[in-house]
Amino acid sequence: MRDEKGMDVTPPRMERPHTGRRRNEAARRAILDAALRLLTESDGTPVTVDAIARAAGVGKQTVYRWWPSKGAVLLDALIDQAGQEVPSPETGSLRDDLHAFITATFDGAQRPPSAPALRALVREAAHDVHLAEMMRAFTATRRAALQDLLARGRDGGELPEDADLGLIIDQIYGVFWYRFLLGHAPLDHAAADRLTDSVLRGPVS
Amino acid sequence: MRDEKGMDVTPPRMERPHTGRRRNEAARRAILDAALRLLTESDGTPVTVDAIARAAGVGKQTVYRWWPSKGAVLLDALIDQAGQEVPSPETGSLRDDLHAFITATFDGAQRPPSAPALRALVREAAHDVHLAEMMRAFTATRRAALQDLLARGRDGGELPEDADLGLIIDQIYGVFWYRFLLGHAPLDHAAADRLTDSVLRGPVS
DNA sequence: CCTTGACGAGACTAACAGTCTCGGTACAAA
DNA sequence: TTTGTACCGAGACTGTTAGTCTCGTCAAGG
Repeated sequence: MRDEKGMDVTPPRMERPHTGRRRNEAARRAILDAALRLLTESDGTPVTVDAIARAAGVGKQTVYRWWPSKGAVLLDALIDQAGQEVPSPETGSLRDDLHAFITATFDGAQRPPSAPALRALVREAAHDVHLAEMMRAFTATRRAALQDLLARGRDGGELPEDADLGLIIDQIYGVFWYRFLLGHAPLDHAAADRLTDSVLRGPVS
Repeated sequence: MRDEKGMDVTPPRMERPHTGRRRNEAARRAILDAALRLLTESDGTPVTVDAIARAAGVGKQTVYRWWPSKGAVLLDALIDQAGQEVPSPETGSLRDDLHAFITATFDGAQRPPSAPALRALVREAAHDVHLAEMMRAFTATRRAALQDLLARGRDGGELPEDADLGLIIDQIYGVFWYRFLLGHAPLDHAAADRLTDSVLRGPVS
């Protein structure tokens, strides 16, 4: 059994309320806070579970009792901090909705402490199948939101009937991740403006 | 001193030709071949240096005598196999040149044994600063080639004078890497067609 | 034939993920 | 109050891997 974040929240047993000591909420918070701090301060070297446990003043087993892997802790810490959803706006204009979506995406990833933590998380995901799958699921929900937004615009006649929405989505998230991970070009508001116009109208300025 | 691949080719000493036993060319080939084979057959688990050395019938120190890190061996093996350059075509039509470039890029990464090896290499680069820098340098040359192609088209009046070439490049390589690494959508010729038209003329079909 | 440096083999160190165990502690039911 | 259960911090332990070091050997030249 897993909650909306993919975390394990299976109760110890069905049909028996609970016996014994309860989960220490302070320890949970300390672990998430320590994980986020280490993720944020990571200078490229991987964040270790020992370091998280030590920084949280917690035994390593307490981490593994509540999370299935290191990646799960890191992802949970980042989601916890992100405050969740970027709302999908509905202004009635495809151009405005899309521009708001792209700007929010760029801003959300750009502002500290998200940026270094997210980069560190991607590095971890490269070697952690478990974490990679969780991130794939998380990003799929964002792609779906963008798909809805574009489909509304197409139905409203602001995009050709046979427009390739999947390609537009991949152009937007492709540019985002490519620039975010390589860091060779900015993800500022000017870039969001130009990307919005480019995917809707081509390279005309 | 490094050659065009970033490999260490520093001679042992200046001003002294060479004494002692020479480098075993057969061992070099065996290492590169073994590395490529393991990279190709990798099922997601990382390729280890011990495995490369064992498969090549070579001591591990022989690997580290000629390459600075595991990542360097893997990158060298892939470059060695790629046969190098995708030529930049010049048909006189921006659309045709760009389409050829994109198709060649998609095909080059797609056909085995490149695809699994390249994906494994990206995974390694996530934890290997040395390798990440080499890959950045390698991809920068491809971006530069694409930039030249687009600049020619712009100078020929096939793109607006103030078109954002950097954004077009990032849309192309962004879509490529995003789809290549996530694998949620194909990188076939149809996709190349649509991407070419999309970056040049917007979502009209 | 002697010096130099590459070679195969493999021991060794240092990290790190994840498991296991221990003595102790909170909580609730009996 | 007693007793059983599950969580707690601590840290030992296993297994894997990158990279280093050392050994005895082998080839190329002076």
